Amino acid sequence: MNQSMTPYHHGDLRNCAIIAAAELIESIGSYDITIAQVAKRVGVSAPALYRHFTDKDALLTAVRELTHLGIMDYITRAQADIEHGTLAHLDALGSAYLRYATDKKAFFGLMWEDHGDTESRRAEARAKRTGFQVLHEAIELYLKRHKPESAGDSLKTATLMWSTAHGIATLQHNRMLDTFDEDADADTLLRTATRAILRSKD
Amino acid sequence: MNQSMTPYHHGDLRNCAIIAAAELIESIGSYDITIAQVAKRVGVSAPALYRHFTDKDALLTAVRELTHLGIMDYITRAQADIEHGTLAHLDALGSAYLRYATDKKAFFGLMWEDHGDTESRRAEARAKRTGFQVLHEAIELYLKRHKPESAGDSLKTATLMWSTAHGIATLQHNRMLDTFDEDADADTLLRTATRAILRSKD
DNA sequence: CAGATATGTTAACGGTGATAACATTAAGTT
DNA sequence: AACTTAATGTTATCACCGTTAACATATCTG
Repeated sequence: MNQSMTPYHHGDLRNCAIIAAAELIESIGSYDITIAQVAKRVGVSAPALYRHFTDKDALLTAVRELTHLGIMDYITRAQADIEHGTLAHLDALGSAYLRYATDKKAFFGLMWEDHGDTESRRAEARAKRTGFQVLHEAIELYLKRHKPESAGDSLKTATLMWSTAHGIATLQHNRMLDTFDEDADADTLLRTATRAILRSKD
Repeated sequence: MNQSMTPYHHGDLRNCAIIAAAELIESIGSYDITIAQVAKRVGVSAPALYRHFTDKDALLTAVRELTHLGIMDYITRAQADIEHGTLAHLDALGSAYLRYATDKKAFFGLMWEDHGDTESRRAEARAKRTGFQVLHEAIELYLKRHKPESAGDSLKTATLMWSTAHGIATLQHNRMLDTFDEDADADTLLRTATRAILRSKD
């Protein structure tokens, strides 16, 4: 190695680029970043990144995997001290989803942005243990305990609760949720919806 | 006017540019369009558009107003032959929303894209008669007829139903809705949610 | 030690949003 | 009708972007 302090080869450029991109996204609050910005942050020339990512989308896709870890972290933390399968558990899961959407605004947006790679994203979502699966299991438990006769609907119920949480989160993300009702509160709305959906089987 | 068939001044460039942009968006199925593409379509140089729009966002904002007209058209058509304030009416409104999201995919995406101009968008949404207001009135009517004691919650209920419809529409828009439940159907989910929300006041 | 391979570099290309400087037409004033 | 002015086009140009090509250097393998 020469007198230069930075070696010619970076050593872990791929991972560092992903992290740098994520940091950049977080710091500017938007996933509208630039290859050059990421390269500069890592201290490398822009084309160097193309040795590790086929294009910009591939880099953003890698960052998106981090966002899934991030939301799972929120979820794991939220249900840490709560008995699973209770109504409080479902509230905590929904609340974590909403909180991630507002806390990590740019990541939440990136997460669901349509990058055309829908198939790979769907496959990935199914393969890993995702937030949805946690929700599904919680609902399954709840229904078995409180409404055994409709436990078979747990998948549909989970999809519906996900949709509702996602809608509330998305509208709040776009600052549209309180457009018509100034007092609209994301958490309150979701709790109302959760109870309505769970009670609808009576 | 010379022998040239096209006059130097266009005459209605602003409106034509908006329409051209909308057509372009529809034809390529994405709102990721270019000033140059729009200009070419209208038969004008790219910088000419900057006489009528401060920047690209301003043009897209103008197109977004068209999308609001478009969804109102879907809604108006959907409720034409239906008695207002009935459950069927609410189903029709929700269905129209979902149909617009899938029929006019690119417009639906543009409609809710965060362009930073949130304040103007909120103000605009409140000023005009929007889909939300139609929904709100329908719910108000329904509640007065079927549950007069909870008619005061009509605004909250409307916000919640909007959120749910929006969540389902958005997930379907990203092709994520049937990721976990292959048989998930947007309309069915929304009808289930609608009934759950309306019954929750019993 | 000698390729071969992996991973960096700078140079360059086409396309993008946007501005500047200039040209032409339309509108208003007398 | 003629002159002035404002509106609305044009081409030339800029900085920046994603990406590729051509080349340089470090590491790996036999």
